[in-house]
Amino acid sequence: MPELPEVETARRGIAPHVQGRRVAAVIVRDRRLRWPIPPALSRELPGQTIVNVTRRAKYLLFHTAGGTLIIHLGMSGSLRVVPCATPPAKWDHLDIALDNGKCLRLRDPRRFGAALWTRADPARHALLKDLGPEPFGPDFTPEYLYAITRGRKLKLRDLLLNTRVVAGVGNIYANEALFAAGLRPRRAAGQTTRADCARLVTAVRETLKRAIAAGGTTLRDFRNADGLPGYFQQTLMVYGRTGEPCRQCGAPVRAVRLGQRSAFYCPRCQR
DNA sequence: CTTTGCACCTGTTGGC
DNA sequence: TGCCAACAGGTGCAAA
Repeated sequence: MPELPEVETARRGIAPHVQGRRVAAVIVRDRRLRWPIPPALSRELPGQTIVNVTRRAKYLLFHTAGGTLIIHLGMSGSLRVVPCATPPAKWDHLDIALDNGKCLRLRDPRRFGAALWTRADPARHALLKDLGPEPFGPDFTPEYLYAITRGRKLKLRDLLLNTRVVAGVGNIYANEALFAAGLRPRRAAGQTTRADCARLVTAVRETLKRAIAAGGTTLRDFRNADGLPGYFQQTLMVYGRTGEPCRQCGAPVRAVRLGQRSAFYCPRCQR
């Protein structure tokens, strides 16, 4: 479920429910996430008021005066706001109980996600300090991308997945952005022109923007807490469409294995 | 320094 | 229908 657009959608859905609320309790049912949920979270978060919720890459940051709750949804995580009395499901590992009888509930079957606590500036946290520019930020420019790719042999798909290059682009949108830019996933990053980089920057931004807009349609239903997977599926141009006709030219979409994950492209529209 | 591959864990899917 | 292997939206880290 969580790529950047979903994380952003989750942030927008959750923020109104938690902003300005005091944390009444922290309930840890299973601390075995990617890193164990730290005892300091249970000690220091209760009593704090959540000032606001921001996002950096795919990390959600819940800011309080005493510190910051950092949540990552990993591969299978999801967040919901439910009445505290709602019986937890099997994979509901963490509740942040609020002062209004509701709680922020983290579910994560694969447990690749994380819930951490830091008292310092979260931007300097080990997991965040080396992240590259936000896709929508002012530093993610064609010139930046051109400069950072000179002399590099890694493939464009892997370039976009590299969080030091650009923060928060996952496999789906890396592939979709490359389609939008007309560039093949296996192209060496160093073999791009300024024009290629310009198209890629625009493609990444537009692709993510459209996905967030599509996620926005689920925002209204957020309170219903229904599972809402696959809402942007109909707009995917290449991802998961092996053998199906390219929506632009009709040529069959190809899949290749890059590393351990699949890449998809149209052999005619992408060079 | 750059690139590659593994590891973490569990649910779902597709082929036989 | 049942079983098993392959695969899945992430990413830090070790090794090459």
